[in-house]
This record gives sequence, C-alpha cells and structure tokens, in this order.
Amino acid sequence: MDVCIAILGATGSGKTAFAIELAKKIKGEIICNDSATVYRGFDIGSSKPTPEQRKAIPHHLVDILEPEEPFSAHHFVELATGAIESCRARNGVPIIAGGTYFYLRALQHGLYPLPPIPNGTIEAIENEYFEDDTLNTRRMHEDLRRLDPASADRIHPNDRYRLLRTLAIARTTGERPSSLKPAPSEKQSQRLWLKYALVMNRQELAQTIIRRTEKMLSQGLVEETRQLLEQHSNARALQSIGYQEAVRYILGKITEKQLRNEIIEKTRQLAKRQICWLRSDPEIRFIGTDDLDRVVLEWDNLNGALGVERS
RNA sequence: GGCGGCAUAGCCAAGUGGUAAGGCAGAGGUCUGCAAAACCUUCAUCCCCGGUUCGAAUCCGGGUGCCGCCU
Repeated sequence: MDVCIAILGATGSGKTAFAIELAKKIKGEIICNDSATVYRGFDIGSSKPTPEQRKAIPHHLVDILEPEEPFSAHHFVELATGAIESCRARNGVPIIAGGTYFYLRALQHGLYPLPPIPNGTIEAIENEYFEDDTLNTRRMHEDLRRLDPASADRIHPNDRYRLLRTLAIARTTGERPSSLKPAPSEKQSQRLWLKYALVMNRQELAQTIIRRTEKMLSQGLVEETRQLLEQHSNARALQSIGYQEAVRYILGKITEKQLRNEIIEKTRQLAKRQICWLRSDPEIRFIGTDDLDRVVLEWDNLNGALGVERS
C-alpha cells in the first residue's frame, strides 16, 4: 500500500506553509499541485515556494517548464506519478499540496484513455460553427445531441469550451464521449489518500488575499510580467490571475488602483471556486493551520495499521 | 438666497400610467486532458409624506438629499 497525503485549500489559506511543516515532521516531499508554479519565470504572481522553502524540503513540479510549453491535467498526472515514485524510492512521504483540485482528482481517479487529439481539430470545429462573428453553440449542442445524447445532457448549450472538446473527442475516436470511462492505473487504484483542506473563514481569507496581492505588487509583479511579456508573449500562464491584470496595466488599459483591485477580486473569486471543489469531495477532512499534530498522528496511525496488516 | 437638473439593488443603469431590462460585484453550484479556465442558478418593489387614478417607479403637491448655474 502506497499512501499519499494531500494538503488542499483556497489560495491564501496557508497550505504551503502547512505542507512544509508537515513535511519536516514526517520526512515528506512536496509535490506542487498547481497550474502556474510549473513555469520558470512565473515566480511572484504564482506565489511559488521560495528558494529557502525549497532548500528546506524537496519540491517537485516547480520550475519544470518553459513558459510556452503546454501543461494540462494529463501532464500533471504523469509528472506527479513519477515524483511520487521517486519520493517513495527515497523512503519519503509524498505530500501533494496546492489549489488545483482538478489535477488532484485526475491523479487520484485517472483520466479517459484517450488518443491525443490532433492539432487543429479544435480549430477546425471552431471554424465550422463560426457564424456572424460568434460560435453558434446552439447548433454545436444540437449536433452533439445527435451524436451522443448523454453528453449533450451533461453539457450546457452555452458551454462552448466543453462543447468544443467533446465534439473533438467524438471526431477523433469515433466513439460516444459519454461511453469513455476514467481509467485509474493499477498504481492509482492501490494508492491510499489522506486528504486535508485548510479552512479559513471568508473574512479572514479576504484579508489575506488583500495582503498577498499588495505584497506581490510591492515585490515587483509588474516588472516580472513585463519581462515575461517581452520574452514569452505567447505563454498561456500570462493569462492567469495577477499576470493578466498586470499585462493590461502595462498596456495602459487599467490604472494602478484598478490593477490592485482587480487582482484581489479575481483571487477572491478563484478562492470561492476552490472552496466549492473542496466541499464537493466527502473524502476531504477540513483542518485549521494549528492541526499539524493531528495530521501527523493520523499519518502515524495509518502507517501502524498498515504495518500490522502486512505482518 | 434664486433658478435648473437628478434621486431605481453594494455599484453602473433601462424603464415616462398596466404590475421593476441588462451589466458588474455578492451568494450558491457544475466540472474528466488549457482549470489561476469555461459555464449555470440566484438576488429590488423604485428617497420620504400626501394626492390623482381601477391601477403610479412613471402624473400632481410638499419634504429631504446630491449636482450644476446664478446672486
């Protein structure tokens, strides 16, 4: 049996610090569950773990990609799986820490067994349904219903993002997307998870987000963005929170005050969606930042129980 | 002090006699390979008092507040 610990939480709930403290106590290594910290150069705005933190505890999946390189749930699953194994080989405890619950779910439960969708498929579909300057999602939805009613039921007619992807899957596999089932690998199904989420009340969280945002700005988020924009203007991560607003500020579209307020607002909205994910998973246990000992204890208990089981 | 204009949700705002559009924010939710993304649901009785009318956010009178101009 292979046990992984997940430390989840909304942005600013203190999960990074908590995960590091936990790692110190149980010989853990941290695997970052995050869509932005994987990129080199995205330091301030992604609140990447600091060099000191990374020196104290090994961190995986940080600074592993150039800004233009693609990254997705699938890449995350592969890389995180590798990191878990190498950590295990060193007798360490893998601690998956971060806010991208979608990635964690893919790591835990697996993704569809899908052939890669050929480049240009999505664009081709887009062109097909592009009418009068917009995507005719109504027609996309009707066509999807003809191909796969079950998928059409699950996807809202306005959700062009999922409509596009589902149509692309249907086209490249020739199968009904709704018939595809997530396929956890053997490793995945043997893994045991201890999942925790740091809770914080909304007001406290709002305060933390304000402080964080101001800190990012004073640490030079705008300057960092300016450099990224010059060298990697196509990087997708430039569209993530903080960077997107900084780009608009650099282009003169918003004022400094708007920059600050919009980052705060977007971050708060993100936190809300993250909390929503966490609430939807009954396996997650909610903890406070002072519950470190409890987590260590639960980990020890589980280990003891597994040890007994083995003998 | 006089004259004019405005007053609709936390904010912006449509509506000029027939039972309160829309956007933003907020709250709740969905999510299976871009997720720090995309999408859904939900949220007011119209500054106050009186009048006209079957019926008023809409018309009339008075009050209050804000803005502009004049003295």
